[in-house]
Amino acid sequence: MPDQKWTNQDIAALFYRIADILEIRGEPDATPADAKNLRFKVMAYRRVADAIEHLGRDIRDIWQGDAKNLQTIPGIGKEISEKIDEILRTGRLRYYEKISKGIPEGIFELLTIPDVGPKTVARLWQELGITDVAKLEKAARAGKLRELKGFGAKSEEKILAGIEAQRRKKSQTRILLGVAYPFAQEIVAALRASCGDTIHNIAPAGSLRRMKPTIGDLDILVASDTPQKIIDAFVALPMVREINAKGTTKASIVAHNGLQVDLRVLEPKHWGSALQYFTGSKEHNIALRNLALEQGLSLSEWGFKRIKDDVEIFTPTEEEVYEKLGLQWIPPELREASGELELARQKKIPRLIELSDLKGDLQAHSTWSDGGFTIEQMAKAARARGLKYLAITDHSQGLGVARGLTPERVKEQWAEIDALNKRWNDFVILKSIELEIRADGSLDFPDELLAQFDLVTVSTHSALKQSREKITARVVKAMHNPYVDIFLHPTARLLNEREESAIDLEEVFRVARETGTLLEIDGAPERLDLDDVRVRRAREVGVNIVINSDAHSPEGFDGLFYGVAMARRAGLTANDGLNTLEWRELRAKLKRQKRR
DNA sequence: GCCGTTTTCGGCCCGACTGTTTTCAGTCG
Repeated sequence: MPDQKWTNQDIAALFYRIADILEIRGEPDATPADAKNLRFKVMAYRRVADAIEHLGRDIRDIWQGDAKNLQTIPGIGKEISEKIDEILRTGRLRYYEKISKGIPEGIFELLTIPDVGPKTVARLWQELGITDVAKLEKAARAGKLRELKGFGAKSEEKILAGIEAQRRKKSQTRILLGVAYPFAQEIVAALRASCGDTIHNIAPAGSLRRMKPTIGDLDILVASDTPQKIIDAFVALPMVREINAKGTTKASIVAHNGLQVDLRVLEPKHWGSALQYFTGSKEHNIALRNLALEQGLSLSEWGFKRIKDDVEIFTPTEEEVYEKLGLQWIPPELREASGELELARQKKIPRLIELSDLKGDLQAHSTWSDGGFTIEQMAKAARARGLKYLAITDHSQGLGVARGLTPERVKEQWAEIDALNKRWNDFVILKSIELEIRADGSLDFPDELLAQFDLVTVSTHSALKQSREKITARVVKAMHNPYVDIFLHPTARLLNEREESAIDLEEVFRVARETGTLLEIDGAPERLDLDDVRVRRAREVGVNIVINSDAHSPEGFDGLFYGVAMARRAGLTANDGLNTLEWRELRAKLKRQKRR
């Protein structure tokens, strides 16, 4: 852990680790009463770690030098607020140093093996001296594990299989929503085609239904009275590479694209509770079950049970699950335990933004730079999708790799756009540019040229390893330019490939609001930048957001759908995305219009 | 360690599965 500059992620990782240590070994000087409460203490640390991880803003901004401020974060009380305070002040945590003393580092990797949990790790370590994965594998192969009470030959096999599975998993990255989503639709369509008449209901659940940027594995749920028929059809689908498990109500396969797909078939009367349960998130479900308990009900994937008399109450639709608890139905994208239950209780869940609310797209590329299609082809595709305007934002010369435009070529491109714009009276192509912010914060084009565009967007593609101070100052400088309307894909992350830059988003949000610069949700599946947590925070600060596709081809306009998904996860309504406006309304809100 | 329109103590999500059990502990999602 770095001790000069702790990020939210560092602090979250430390608290996760504390939870692991407590689970494996407990506290050195715990009383019997402490020991009894240990598992709840572990839960408390994990909850806090999760909260900090998904805070969406630097925890220092909340802290501001006072531990008490931290207690406004749900899950953080006196003890943990003081620990965070100590970390931020001194760069260390004495409590952690105390409890981690003598723990071999390799222990923590053991925990990541499937079917190996804290109790097993503790016994392996204390009774057999196993402190890392290599030693565990050796011991399992040598048949040493069965010497432990409660372990047999099967346990050894299971652990060896777990080590294998972990290796495989490590080498594969999480799959992009933009890949998983269409694939899930494909499976659903194939199942409908082969046994449609016996399917009451079918839907992907899990993180895909919540539209998380990346997906671990796919969960598909089917309500049917003939489960075996569905299972048989499922494992026989053409996209199946191998079958991991096949039972009477459940099957698990690996598809040709490497994605694991789990299918569950259940009776229609359980559909609502099951869909709710398998959609998650885990934290949302826990909160929901707690709420049920307060009302004398026990909730599971099978439905409700009245605690006083064990009477079962089934919920065939998901709406009924929420209704039973006095809640408004919550769109899956919001189910991350970030305040949605309270909103639902007050019936204040808004109508979230939808793809059809978008009237235009403000980032797309053509053959003039790195796109694969002409402006005409892109415009036609955008219009066919019901859009009324499209900004062509080819790259400026600073980005050499993308054959960036020079001022001369910009003028030629404008002539082509002018000609095309005569063709439609219900659609307009906007003259724009994706201007590179150079490493020193200067821009590729002079202001006189920038003034002549319909709108100007800026972004960073190079020198992304700059320090937090440098890259933030560079972007802030660009945002102060009166002709810079939008800052694109602010963190510059590429999922599975490139981490976010070190940019200080809190500062970017502040300057964006102050200067009237818009920030983007780039909907390209490999970007999804800003992400939902940041968008939520940007809206809190009062920053205006646009949702763009970053399309380089007609199919690329799918990015609008994924961008909208991030906006929905952030709780945005149609009023919160500026490109839900007609172009003339949007134009009036651009920074450049505010100049004399 | 946190938390409270059943508050400052006594709770803290639920069920399935597995392997080793003779009644259950551990792990997972």
